[in-house]
Amino acid sequence: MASTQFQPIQGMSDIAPPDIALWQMIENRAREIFARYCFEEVRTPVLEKTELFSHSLGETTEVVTKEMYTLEDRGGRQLSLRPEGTAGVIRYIAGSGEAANNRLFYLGSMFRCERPQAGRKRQFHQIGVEAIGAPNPLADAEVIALQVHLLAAWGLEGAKVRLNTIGLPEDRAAVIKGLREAIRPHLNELPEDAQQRFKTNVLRLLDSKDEAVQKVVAKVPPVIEFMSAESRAYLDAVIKTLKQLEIDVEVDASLVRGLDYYVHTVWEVVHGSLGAQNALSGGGRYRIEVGKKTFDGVGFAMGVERVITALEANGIGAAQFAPAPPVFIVSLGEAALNENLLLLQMLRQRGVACEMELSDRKVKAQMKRANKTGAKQVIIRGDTELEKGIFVLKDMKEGTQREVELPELMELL
RNA sequence: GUGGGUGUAGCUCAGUUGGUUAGAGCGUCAGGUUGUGAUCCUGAAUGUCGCGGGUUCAAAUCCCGUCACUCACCCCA
Repeated sequence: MASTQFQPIQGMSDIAPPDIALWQMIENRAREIFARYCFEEVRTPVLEKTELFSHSLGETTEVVTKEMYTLEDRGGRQLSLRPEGTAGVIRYIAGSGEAANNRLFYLGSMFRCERPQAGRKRQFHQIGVEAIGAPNPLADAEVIALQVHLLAAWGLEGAKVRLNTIGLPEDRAAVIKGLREAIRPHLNELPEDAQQRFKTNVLRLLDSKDEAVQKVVAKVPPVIEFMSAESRAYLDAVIKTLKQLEIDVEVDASLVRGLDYYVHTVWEVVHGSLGAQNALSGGGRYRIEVGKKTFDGVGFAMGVERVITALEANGIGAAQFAPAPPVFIVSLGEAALNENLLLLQMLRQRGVACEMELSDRKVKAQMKRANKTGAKQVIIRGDTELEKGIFVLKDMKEGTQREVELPELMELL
């Protein structure tokens, strides 16, 4: 029934078997790799004060102005479901002082109330890291290395890292001014909405998809030209270190980021399979103020749904990570059912995954169910076997079966 | 927020210029004798044709609205 009454709300989905196996693989391997880079997990609340996000992401960013799920609690406080993970982690660190590890990772749901499309859900999942510390090109390169390592651990091929700098906050005015001056002569070549953005957010013109805009942007010098020597040297150092580490990146002067907290290095990982939302990850160095404290750090967030799309395009799917099929126990008669219940428990305690039919159904029905679970081995024990103290062990693939005693059964499973 | 496409059984879809009890494949369930699955054979069940309204003697089919899915813009992971 195509009824809406059992569907989750728009832009949100149930993640369930068999697909869940791929999610688990992604999370498990991420944990392994994070451990090697000495990042530890943090789980922050999904609900935070709205101002935490508006301050750190920027009051005027689209995410804050249009996309947050915001609500008022009974005390009249403005709260929002987190649209990203960094702000909450920084708040945690700010509150923990010296005690907090400055290398943290997180994974969990994020919420943005946008129109869903390919690679964009309203509840989506991110895996991210934050390495807190003063700006240091080596730290940026290390985090990019971690990210590339992670992609490899998942078996993902064909991903590209695009890298750029957006410079220091002090550079920003110069960049905007320089960009405006460079574009102004071509202003009449731009469509109307782009002319609007020329005033409100010139940087955004750089990564516009509009052909007319791209034509103009191609004539404009790269943004680093407008930046201080310090900013340029920082980017060069990051690039040099990545080269040493033999990590392939593509420096792309048109890459910009939407959140206000970014400084210096920014990057994204793109993959051809993704449709219009072609970035499966976004990262960068940032500077965030929480209360009177300022935090410098570098990190990234990967969209798990997008990673999955890319993996599937690589032929990597949930089926490859499905749990091993259980052993199935078939009973006949009440006495055998009870005895088999004990057997079931014993096997489970020995580490064997197994399942059995708990109601008194026909052998045929039980076998059918065993087959459906994918069981390779089936133990059949009815009253006859019970009397003889044996078990019938059937190999489902071969279709053969033989009688065994308990010690041998244990041996075989 | 704006625009395009789609919405028929659990799933994938057919349904001709509006015309009688709406179909297929897969899946499900039951049989093919006594305690054996998958294969094979036989049979069965299942649809407010997304929802609401309108046009018509007659609507799954045409019109309007609405909801949802999907893709794109925008923005972002």
